[in-house]
Amino acid sequence: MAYWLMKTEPDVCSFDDIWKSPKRTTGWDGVRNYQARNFMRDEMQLGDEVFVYHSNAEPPGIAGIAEVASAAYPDPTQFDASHDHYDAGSTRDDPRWVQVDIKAVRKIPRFVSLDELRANPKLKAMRLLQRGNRLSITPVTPAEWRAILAMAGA
DNA sequence: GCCAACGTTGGC
DNA sequence: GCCAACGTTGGC
Repeated sequence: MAYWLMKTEPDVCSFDDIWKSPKRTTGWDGVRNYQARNFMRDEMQLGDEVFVYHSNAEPPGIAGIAEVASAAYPDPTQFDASHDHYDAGSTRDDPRWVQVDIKAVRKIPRFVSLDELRANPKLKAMRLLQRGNRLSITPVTPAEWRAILAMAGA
């Protein structure tokens, strides 16, 4: 059982949007970074727990708890020429990009803002908080997971 | 809207 | 294989 943090822009897909989706589940498409793809393809397991993080938001922060609800499979948007995430260099025989399904499992009593995360000394080493980090999927350690749950009142 | 940080691309 | 140019991310 591993823990992850996945970023989403709430204007595009918020935690509540996932919550309201059929089966509270959505395909996490659009990842176009090799490191993030490799996490999904090589390391994520069904049932891994996920913090859903709102980026480009006011304020940014952790909005809810989800879980990995599928194995990695090809992201269909890479094949769609009319789509923003189209990748002309990828083929159906050898897809470059994958996604997983993410299921919202629990609302949290309190939103945990980026400022609060930064202010918690227990999270000093958290990947999300490192200088210049832009990775949209990052691992979360069990200790970090517990600390953030406490901050969220969960 | 600005811009620092980082990833990718492509000429050489 | 180097590295400058360019594009993107995402906080502010």
